[in-house]
This record gives sequence, C-alpha cells and structure tokens, in this order.
Amino acid sequence: MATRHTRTWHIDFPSRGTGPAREDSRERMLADIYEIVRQIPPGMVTTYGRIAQMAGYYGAARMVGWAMSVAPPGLPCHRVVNAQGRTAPCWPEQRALLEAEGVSFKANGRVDLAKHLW
DNA sequence: CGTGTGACGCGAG
DNA sequence: CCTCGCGCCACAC
Repeated sequence: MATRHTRTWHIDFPSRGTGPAREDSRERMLADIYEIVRQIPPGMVTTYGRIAQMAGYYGAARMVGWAMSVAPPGLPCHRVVNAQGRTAPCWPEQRALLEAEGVSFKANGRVDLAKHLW
C-alpha cells in the first residue's frame, strides 16, 4: 500500500445488531447521512465520499451509495454524485432534476464540480 | 460464515 | 478513454 489515508474511525459498525441499542445506532447512522443530504442547497451537489466524511465514516462512500438506494422519498438525493461528477447510472432522471435547478454539465456529461460542489 | 455485488474512491497501467 | 486492483461499507444468498 503506497498511500494510506489517515483513517479516522474507531467506530465499530453495528451491522445487523442483535439488540435494540445496535438497531437504533444503525438508524441513527442513516439519519445522519440523510440529514446532510437535506442540507445540500438547490443547484449544488456533493459526493458520496464527502457525505461519508461529514457523517464521520471516512472512506465509507459505498455505504452512502447504499443509503441513497434505500432513501425515503422526498430526500434530495439527486444532488449526490460521485467524485468525478457522474450521475447514478441506474437513475437517468437525475441529470434532468439537477439541470432544472441550474446545475451545469460539462461536455463529457459530468457535473461541473468546480461551480456546484457544495 | 464465506462470497458476490454495488447509486463509491483512488491510484496505477 | 479504458480496465484492474485494493480500500471501504452493508446486504442478499
């Protein structure tokens, strides 16, 4: 391993807890992620990795992706793209939703993160 | 309990 | 532009 990022989690993930306390902890994890997504202003985007970092789970970008897939309706998860500015492959409407808010896309089909990264 | 999968990230070819 | 590899997570099987 050449570059090893400074991992900042000593949080042990509950993952399929056997007790009510763990179950609550998992729900809180999703709640934290969703709360961050709610704070994204219209016309702005952020990335899965950033959300994970903001929520205190540095490096757990995949978990955020899973959280979006199971996100409740009403959440502005269309404002979440990957680090390269690409929208979700399985969600074609995402681009139209962003463009309706004034988000500009580059010629290569990616969001102009220099302008709209939250 | 091991394996595969994926709305991810990053570096190396 | 592409593919691989390894990192991470949770989940379905």
